[in-house]
Amino acid sequence: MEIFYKVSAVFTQKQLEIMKAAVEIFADKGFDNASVRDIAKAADVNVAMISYYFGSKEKLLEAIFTRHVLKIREKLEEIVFASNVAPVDKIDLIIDTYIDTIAANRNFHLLMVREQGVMKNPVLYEGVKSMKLKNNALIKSAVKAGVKAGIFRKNADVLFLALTVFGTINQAFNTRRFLCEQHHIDPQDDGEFLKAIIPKLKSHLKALVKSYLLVKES
Amino acid sequence: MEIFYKVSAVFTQKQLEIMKAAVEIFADKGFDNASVRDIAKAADVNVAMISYYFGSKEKLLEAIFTRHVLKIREKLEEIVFASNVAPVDKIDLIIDTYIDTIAANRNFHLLMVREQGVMKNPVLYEGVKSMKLKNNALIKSAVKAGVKAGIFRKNADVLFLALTVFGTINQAFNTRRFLCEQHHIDPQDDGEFLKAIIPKLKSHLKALVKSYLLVKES
DNA sequence: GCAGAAATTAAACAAGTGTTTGATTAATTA
DNA sequence: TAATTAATCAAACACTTGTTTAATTTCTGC
Repeated sequence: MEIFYKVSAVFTQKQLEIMKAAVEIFADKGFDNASVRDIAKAADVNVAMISYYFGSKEKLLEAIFTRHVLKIREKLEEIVFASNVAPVDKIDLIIDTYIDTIAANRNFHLLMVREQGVMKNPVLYEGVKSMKLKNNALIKSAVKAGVKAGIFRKNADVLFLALTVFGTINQAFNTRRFLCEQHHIDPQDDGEFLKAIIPKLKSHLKALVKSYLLVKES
Repeated sequence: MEIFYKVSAVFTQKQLEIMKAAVEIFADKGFDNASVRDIAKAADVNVAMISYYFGSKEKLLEAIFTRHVLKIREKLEEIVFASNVAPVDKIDLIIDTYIDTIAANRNFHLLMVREQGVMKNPVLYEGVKSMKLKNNALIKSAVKAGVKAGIFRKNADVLFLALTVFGTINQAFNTRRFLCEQHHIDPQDDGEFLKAIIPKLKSHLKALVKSYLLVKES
């Protein structure tokens, strides 16, 4: 049984501008350490506009989560409808889509990873949970198809496999500075980071997951 | 060339008590959202004692990092001195030691994972970095031994393999609540979580890493 | 038991927080 | 164009924050 987080969420242009500035500052400083005055300045609006448009700083965060969870879930739907691909290619497709989607929303993702450990707000928690359930279901169906085709191992722990996929991706984005240093890349240069790390991350994860899933022929 | 974070760090009993209370509250609420009054109350001391003993809230955090980084690095040294074990068993040993050490320091670890994405304090960053370098060197030497013995693949990307190992472990502890729900465990029950999740996490990670490293015999 | 140091305390401090107010301007509608 | 609604603003609000002060208690060495 699936849980849908929020059916619709319509935002005005101004709200979207504030949300865009906010997600950047939240990702940079963390939610608690980012002041509404910081956000207002970055979005070039008066401080009062945040309460005016969203009700509170907390509700602004909720709005950001609502929007991104919906956006990302939509993106994931594409995978579901890619039906007639071989199980091995589906694994590749899933990993590519995940990494590209997370890279495209990396500020939000950073914020989410950071906050999920201490999340007490039920709106945020349920939003993230719905995403995770979707992710797990997606990976499970791909693994099942491979098992049915007789090429994937039967005893794979899908829940922990998902843990590894997202854990690896999260770790890559969360320890970006360290990763850049090890690759002699300027941590500030966003384009350079994506160009150098993303392909490596993709091929590593694909090789790892497939060497785990594919049954050994002796 | 190795970088040592701090040579010595001696703390009084009172300081240790405050640090113990602080690490729990930091892990629960996050550093920014935890007030010195919260910590003082939990440690059953006056608020002023935090400044008196540590200088500031920030320096208290530094003290916590210093202490734990040293503690964990000591634990990792044990692996280095376990020389005459087979490469495959060394991988198992590394994974077991990592998970046990992180589980034993899970509050600190939660705090570290949460803060590392937005870390600007050089003392904290360098501490974490020294740990990561140690970890990577450890995994690298284990993989190299396996390659030399002709049982591990030559083209393994050790940096990304380490990313996966720690990413998976971090994800397990950071999404503890979700993981507990999926396993029908009470998230509050610490003992139950460790008993149910840790063994699964260990065996999953071992199976995963080894199926990746071991060369396929066709 | 007394002098000096260390530890502890309640209170005060200045700075920053999220939010609200009430007035002013801009946009929309009739 | 006049009336009504929406948007914007600077200022004020109440509150919490980390830190310091200055007085007091507790401990320590002689």
